[in-house]
Amino acid sequence: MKQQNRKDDIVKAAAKLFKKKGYSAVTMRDLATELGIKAASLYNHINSKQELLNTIIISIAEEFTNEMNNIKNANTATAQKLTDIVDLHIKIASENSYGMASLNNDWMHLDDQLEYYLTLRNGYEEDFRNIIREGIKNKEIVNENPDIILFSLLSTLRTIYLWIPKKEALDIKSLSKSLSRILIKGIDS
Amino acid sequence: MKQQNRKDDIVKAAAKLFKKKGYSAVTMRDLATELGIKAASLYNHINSKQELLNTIIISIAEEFTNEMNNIKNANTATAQKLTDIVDLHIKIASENSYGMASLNNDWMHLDDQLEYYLTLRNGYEEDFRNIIREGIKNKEIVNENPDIILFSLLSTLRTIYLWIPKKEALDIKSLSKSLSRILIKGIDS
DNA sequence: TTATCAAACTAACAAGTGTTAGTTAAAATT
DNA sequence: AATTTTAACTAACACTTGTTAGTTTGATAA
Repeated sequence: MKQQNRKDDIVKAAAKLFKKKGYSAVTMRDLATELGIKAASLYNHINSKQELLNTIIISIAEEFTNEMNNIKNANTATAQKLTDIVDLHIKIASENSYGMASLNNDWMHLDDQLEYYLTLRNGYEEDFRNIIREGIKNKEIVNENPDIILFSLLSTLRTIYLWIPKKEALDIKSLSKSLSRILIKGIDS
Repeated sequence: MKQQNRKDDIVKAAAKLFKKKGYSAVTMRDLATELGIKAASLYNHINSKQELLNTIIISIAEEFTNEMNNIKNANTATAQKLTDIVDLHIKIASENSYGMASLNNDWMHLDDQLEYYLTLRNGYEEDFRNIIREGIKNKEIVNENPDIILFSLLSTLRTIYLWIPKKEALDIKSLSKSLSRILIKGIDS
């Protein structure tokens, strides 16, 4: 294990800045300043700015894909799968709030890995859609357009990272419970 | 009315490119190319790149604020206010899908107008929160944390612009109906 | 002690950035 | 017909960008 620690520092700092200003607006000099070094020094540890974005986004995308595989293959009811998905999003958003910002907002600035990323994303959405379809079929889910349901759920789940840091008071477990209830049971009483 | 038409063309083209790549990644040469002219020619009509972002974002933010004032002051039940808000977001997202992208993703690149924008946004969220609180108080809405309800609703509503262009098949009216039902009544059956 | 190595540095480059100045050609107005 | 206006142009600017080359420093290993 050579300079893995320092590289991790850089990736983490990059993700933090990318969340704040977006990939394109962050310069290598910004990033270096954040770490207390000069821009050129970064290149002792990384190969390019692009590599930073790739690392940040692809690792999260693969995590989503892997966990979704577990969820969809589990022998559980649709309702359970849905709360598992909510928990998955909450977990990743709380552990990697910075990375989620890049995933959501800067994926289009991937180059080599763009196609691979889109494959992962499409696969994830398709798995999610199938779970919803299954739920509609066996009457666990209301008979609305699956695309609208998917869009509504994913919009909220993908944006959790924006809200978690603000609500430190709110522990993960009760957030998970509340959010699952709101998304599934609605908000009317 | 001098060169208003041409300026509108530029603002519109800018919003389109900003949606695709984000404010920072769009160069004035990109924008000029999109319009079939040279970068310097843009400055016959606009004062700066920054002005484009200001124009795009502030006009939408003010529209949200104005409409929210109508909704909150109307003498209607909470349920009606909520569907009015859903319709407002659908309307703006469908009329100005490009601008919504800047509002969501590039507001932090505002300079002069950043503070004003944040005032508008905070006001909007506070009004929304109060409507939810009111609904909880008179038992129209389930007694969950109003911040979580607000976050969940707003996440979906703010992201509508990403999905509307794909779903041309889906007319606005039925989208409005489905989405209101899903957000308020939930998805279980 | 000497050699190695991680990790910083200075200096520089080629390309790209937003923007200004001054000019031109055609259309609209007088 | 003469003048003004609109909207494009070329050329250039000062600055910023990601990145490379080569060097220095201090700690660790031989």
